[in-house]
Amino acid sequence: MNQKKVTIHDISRVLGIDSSTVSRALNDSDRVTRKTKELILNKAKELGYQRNILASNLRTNKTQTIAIVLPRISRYFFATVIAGIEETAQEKGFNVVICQSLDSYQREKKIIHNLISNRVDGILISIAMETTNYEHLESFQSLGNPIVFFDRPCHLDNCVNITIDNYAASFKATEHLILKGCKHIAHFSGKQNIDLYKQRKEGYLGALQKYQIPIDENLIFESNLSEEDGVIMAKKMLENHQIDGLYSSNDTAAISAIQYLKMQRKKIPQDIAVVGFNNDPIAAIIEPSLTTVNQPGFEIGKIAANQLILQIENKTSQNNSLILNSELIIRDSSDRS
Amino acid sequence: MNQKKVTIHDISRVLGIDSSTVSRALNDSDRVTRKTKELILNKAKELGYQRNILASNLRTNKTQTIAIVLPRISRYFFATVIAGIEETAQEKGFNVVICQSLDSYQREKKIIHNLISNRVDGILISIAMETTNYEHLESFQSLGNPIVFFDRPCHLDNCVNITIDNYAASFKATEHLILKGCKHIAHFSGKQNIDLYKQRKEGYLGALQKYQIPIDENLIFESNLSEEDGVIMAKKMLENHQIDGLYSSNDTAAISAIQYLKMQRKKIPQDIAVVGFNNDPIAAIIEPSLTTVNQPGFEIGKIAANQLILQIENKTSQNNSLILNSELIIRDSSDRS
DNA sequence: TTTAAAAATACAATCGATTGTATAAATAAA
DNA sequence: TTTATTTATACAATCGATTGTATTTTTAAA
Repeated sequence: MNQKKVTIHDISRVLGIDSSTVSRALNDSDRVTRKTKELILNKAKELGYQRNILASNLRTNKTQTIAIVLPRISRYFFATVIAGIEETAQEKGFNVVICQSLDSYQREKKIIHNLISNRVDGILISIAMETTNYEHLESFQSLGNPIVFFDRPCHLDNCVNITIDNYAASFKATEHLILKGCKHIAHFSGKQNIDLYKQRKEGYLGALQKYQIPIDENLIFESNLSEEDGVIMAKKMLENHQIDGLYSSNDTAAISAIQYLKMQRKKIPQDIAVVGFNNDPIAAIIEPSLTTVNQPGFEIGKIAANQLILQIENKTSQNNSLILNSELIIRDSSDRS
Repeated sequence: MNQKKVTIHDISRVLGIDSSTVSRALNDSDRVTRKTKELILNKAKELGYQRNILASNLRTNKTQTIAIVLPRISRYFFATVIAGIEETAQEKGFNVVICQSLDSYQREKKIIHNLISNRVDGILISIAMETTNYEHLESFQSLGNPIVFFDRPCHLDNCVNITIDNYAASFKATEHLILKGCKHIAHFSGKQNIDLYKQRKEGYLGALQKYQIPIDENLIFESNLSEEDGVIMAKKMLENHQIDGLYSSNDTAAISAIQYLKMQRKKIPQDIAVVGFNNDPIAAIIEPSLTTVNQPGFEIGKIAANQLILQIENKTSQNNSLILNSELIIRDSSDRS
């Protein structure tokens, strides 16, 4: 059943040519004549030779593989980032492995150790919600391997962050609600150890401040922004407060909140105008369609992968952090002129 | 910068113990005393040793890695399958790599060759829409490696298929529309080289037959079932035919069709009742909420991974194909009592 | 105390490809 | 024709871990 794989030594033996020459021929080295190369390449094809990458990687101490570590691949934004990364990686001849942390620190730690053992050349990561300790990442770095952070930035030395302008986007989203006449705007925020959620909250606060709307800490709700959290927060929001606007740090929570609010006979946007974040496909389909912030996921992926591969190949570690623009997509959920 | 990684030989040298003993100690072999083991384990931790899996895999000719190859990770159904696979793999101590074919045959072929080169122990695959030639998979199999097909089955010899009862599910979905009084039921089908779509079409035809509803080939539309396809097919459907029911082979097309139909002032379900397939999260959120078939993705993943690992470990290749049940989830889009 | 048996550890080959160095073959220059 | 130079190929070490066999050490039995 398990017929042995063909190796360069098999080719070497059959042709009576040394395995080193075979290796060089297969790698198209100019130390081998064109004629010998042809001979070897043909025989390789004939025998069904497939290079053993394990052996090659062991010898060269390179894997030509980069890893993506992110909370959950099924989220639309991450899926678009992955697409961008894969495109760039393919261009540059790198393999990609995808790992889900499920926002768990333990899982993330395990994944990183596994990636170290597997000697990937670099890591692209959006850290888990739970992660506050960076030792696992530092140990990867201290082995001389580059990490590029995307979406959720990190403040270690010598690390590249590719993010969007969360403060500005958030400011614009909140300002939009204010200009639509909202006076009591609630905010759904995420865990504050994640920079991104802190920045979005600050953007919200900044906009209120600019328009001299008093800040009410009771209108700010913190959670994991899951579907369930959206309902729970919406419920709390209605129970105790008179509000006419909601800005959520993601679409998931915004959408489940909208559904709950509709069940409670709230009219959207007339009673409560809603803005989300991420531009999930569902945002365009829900009724009313959801005003939200669109992030250039594909572009983020391409840029992040480019940066990483640059570092892998040049061994430079200049800080090329980048902040990309996002755009507010205005739909019905905030349309009350 | 790139400080060298610690190897068993470093530990060996520092402790004056042979590397073979170090290796055995790290693998908890009973050929090493508890005392020596402790010594070695402590030193390993102290030096920050991380086993080089490349070397280990090369020697043992095992990678403890299985690959998932599927069209697109962002689809909800596939995301749930992945979750199931990862759970089982983790239990059994296997690593998982995820690859997207994007329904392209060329990409799938490239992926498989890459997996062969990387010596993965087995593959779980839902083949690409474009794939009609199985040579790439056969070459993986002929190397003695197992493949388990899920979702989209395959009819090579010695291969295990884990699927759902597509015919039965489809029959039930169509029957449901018939019992709701639909007389002219359109069907959105996928590419017929994919078994699953053929079976769904047959289930649809079977139900019509049972209730003696004449079959009209003009009511059957074939496409890739993308969002755009949904609109295109809905348009064609309205232009030329008087219909009162629609059964779509996936939710994506069903949902974009619903949106188009609503724009055309069609009342759903009164004018046209709609049933989809997959139970994407969006199906519960769209208005009207979409009646659809729920597939046990997580379970499919667990079972498929179990089968694969069984084959990897026992080297048996008994055919354990399995057909799982699915359920029709009745929502508003077909609720016209 | 000596010998036999068992336990612990060391030696050395191996997995498959890569690569610096050495040798042989082919070509050019003297 | 002989020597120098270039070109092509062979030799052998190496990457890091594993594993069958050999050797040493320890323990038990005589």
